[in-house]
Amino acid sequence: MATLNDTADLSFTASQGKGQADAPLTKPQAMVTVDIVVLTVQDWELKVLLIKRAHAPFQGYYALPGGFVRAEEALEDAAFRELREETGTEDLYLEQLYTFGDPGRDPRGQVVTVAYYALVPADRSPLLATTDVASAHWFPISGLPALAFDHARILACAVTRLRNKLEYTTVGFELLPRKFTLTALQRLHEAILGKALDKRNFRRKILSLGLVMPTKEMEATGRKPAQLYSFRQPG
Amino acid sequence: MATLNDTADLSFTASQGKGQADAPLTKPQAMVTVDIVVLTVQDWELKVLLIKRAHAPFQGYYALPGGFVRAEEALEDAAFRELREETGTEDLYLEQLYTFGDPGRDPRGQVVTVAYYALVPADRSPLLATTDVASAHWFPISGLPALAFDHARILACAVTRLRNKLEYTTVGFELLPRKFTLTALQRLHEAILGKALDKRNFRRKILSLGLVMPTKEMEATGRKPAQLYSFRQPG
DNA sequence: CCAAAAGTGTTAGGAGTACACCCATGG
DNA sequence: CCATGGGTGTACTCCTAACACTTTTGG
Repeated sequence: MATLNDTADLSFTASQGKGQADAPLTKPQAMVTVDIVVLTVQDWELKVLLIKRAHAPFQGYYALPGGFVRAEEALEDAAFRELREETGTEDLYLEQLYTFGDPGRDPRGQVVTVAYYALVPADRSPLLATTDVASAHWFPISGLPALAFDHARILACAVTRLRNKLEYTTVGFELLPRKFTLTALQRLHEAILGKALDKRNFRRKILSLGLVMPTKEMEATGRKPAQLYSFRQPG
Repeated sequence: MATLNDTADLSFTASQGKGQADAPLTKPQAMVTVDIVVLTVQDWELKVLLIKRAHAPFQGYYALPGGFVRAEEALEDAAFRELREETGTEDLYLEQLYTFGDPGRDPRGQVVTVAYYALVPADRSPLLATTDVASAHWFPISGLPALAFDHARILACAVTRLRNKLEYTTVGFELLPRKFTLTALQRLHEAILGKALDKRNFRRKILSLGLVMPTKEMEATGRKPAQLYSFRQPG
């Protein structure tokens, strides 16, 4: 079942323009937020970035980073902006996940949240813990505190999506440093899928995909030096 | 232009993270709509239900059925409500697709739309054309008119999703009558995927899945009568 | 009896899975 | 020299894909 390509086909173009005298909309409005499930792998465990809420509602609870979409701001731009505010970088894999809008999910009123998930390479995630957001911490997804709002559901949705995409795309690569050993890649997959994989089968499969190439470097940390690989750039 | 009324001033706070005094956000409200890509198969062609717009903007253009999410209404409820309004039934497969919120996608202002897609069984789709919405018509996916807003993009997104899900789920069943021949099922798959399939391989695969069972009826319309199948109910 | 669609098996290649040992190095 | 993780091959099964003829009926 290993199909490689997955990129969403957004090839059609929208017919633009034609806005004439606009009937001003006196229509129901809601608040729109983005929430971001920031995931990484540390110590071969899948972890999520959570922030302790300083204010009501759910004061003291942990929550996913997120915030309101500003006027005239694209959803994805809002997600990247929040990502930068909470993690200090925008240079991360980001993908829209699902949109949640059940009444009652936020006690302050009708809040529709567009959930995204982001992947932080393992070698960069320690940096994020030291950003200005003092109350942000990584939590292993097994072993979570109680979460604010419906964030537990959103998080579960993200983990499921990641597991599924791992099997037919190359998202896993977004969680590793630029150079990595095949064992590291395998540990990553095992951490996300939550099960052990056969070493020989895994290596054969990865190599047969032709997406990685050996570098000239070896990793000397272990006993026997391990070959470092990098992702073959498109082109 | 976009006269966003700001009646409800709830003075929200921007951050869920910074533990300091929060600058109240300007106007964190937007309009939220649902748009529904209603798909069916007629004459072994994948078709979509479009509605001719009676008012600006995009007056006279065809658009996906959709409308505003009401106060205190769940997104999915709004989608089902629109579905009933435009098609006369709610008893259809419905799945959230993606959320679009680019600034400028609606000339009237900031409108975030949560797109859904719905599947109408082939034997029920003719009924829908006769509902009260006189301007609603089925259009083959190849051979579309110019669409309002960014609806072409939303539609493309739905078709891609359907094609992908066809390969690893049973969504295809949602487009067929309760009893159907294997040839009909194959034609359906061919219509959606846009390519021919081998008859023997297709039948073997479908039967091996164990999801369908032969009924006691035959379809007499063709030359040689064909076995009618139905979906095996869970349990 | 002919046109039209229904139905049916075999083979070859590729992918996944299960499984056990030797190798290079640091301490 | 030994503990640790790196690295390798084979056999079996299963799924996929290619491929052609016979059967049943209506007209």
